[in-house]
Amino acid sequence: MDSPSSPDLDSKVSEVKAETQSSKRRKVVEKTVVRVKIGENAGKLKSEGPPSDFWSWRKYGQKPIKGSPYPRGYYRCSTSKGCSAKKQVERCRTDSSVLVITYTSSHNHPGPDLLETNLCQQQKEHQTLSPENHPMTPKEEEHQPQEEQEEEKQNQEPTTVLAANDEDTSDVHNFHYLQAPTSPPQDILITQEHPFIEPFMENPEKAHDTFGIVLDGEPVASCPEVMTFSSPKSEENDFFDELEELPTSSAFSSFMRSNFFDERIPVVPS
DNA sequence: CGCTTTTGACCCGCGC
DNA sequence: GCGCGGGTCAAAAGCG
Repeated sequence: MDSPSSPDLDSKVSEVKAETQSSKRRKVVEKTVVRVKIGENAGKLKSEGPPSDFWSWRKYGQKPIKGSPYPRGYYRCSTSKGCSAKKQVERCRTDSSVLVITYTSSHNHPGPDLLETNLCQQQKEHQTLSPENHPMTPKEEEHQPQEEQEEEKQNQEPTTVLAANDEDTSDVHNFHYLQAPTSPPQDILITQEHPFIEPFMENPEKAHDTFGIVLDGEPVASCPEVMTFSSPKSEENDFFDELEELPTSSAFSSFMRSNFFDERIPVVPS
């Protein structure tokens, strides 16, 4: 373990980036599926503790899902009024200890300062690499995911899949181990997948600018800023213990970054 | 007082 | 055309 601060927790985040069309009126929206392995805490979590990034989410609905003993919660970003970011939180029916968070759309706003700070830091370090520092686009609903940086990732980091026996898992292509400096009591597994891997091959550099920082093995460790906003371990435990929306966990920072990454995705209007 | 959560109803798309 | 399932909206209640 490289993470000097996460000795008691192995965070495995599985993020599946998929371009799916909601059965609803939404045509093709970018969906990012994040699998969070909440091992022992699974029982402690009152519900599917959505590993919120640094945004505020407001629950606007919950529905029982066919075939799943667990209901699915629908959250909407309350950080900004005009933000169309949404996320669905549900438990893996096969693994109650695995949370499946599906992010739909992206935030059209920068978010909390912590976030900005963090982002700023990243940009500083890679500003030269990413000419397109646009924070995000106001209409990511029509975005077409084309981030395959993961591909190279998987090459260098063959990771283990823990919750890869799910229904959607079939789509999962890559897995990455995320190690948080302040290890939250959850095992987070991020998997990224692209159903439609297009020839959009982004610049590898850009990929590095986004995910690279996070999943390159030394995620937050190299980002002092991240550590800065990482609350004491004991507190984090409490966070997870009683809630799921407290934006202050390094592990979440990964999520956060994932989101960043999402938002920074250059819109490709096919 | 304002915001978030909860719950039921309604609407829409898809499959049969 | 009908039924099913999923997603969203709206009203009410609770909490800070």
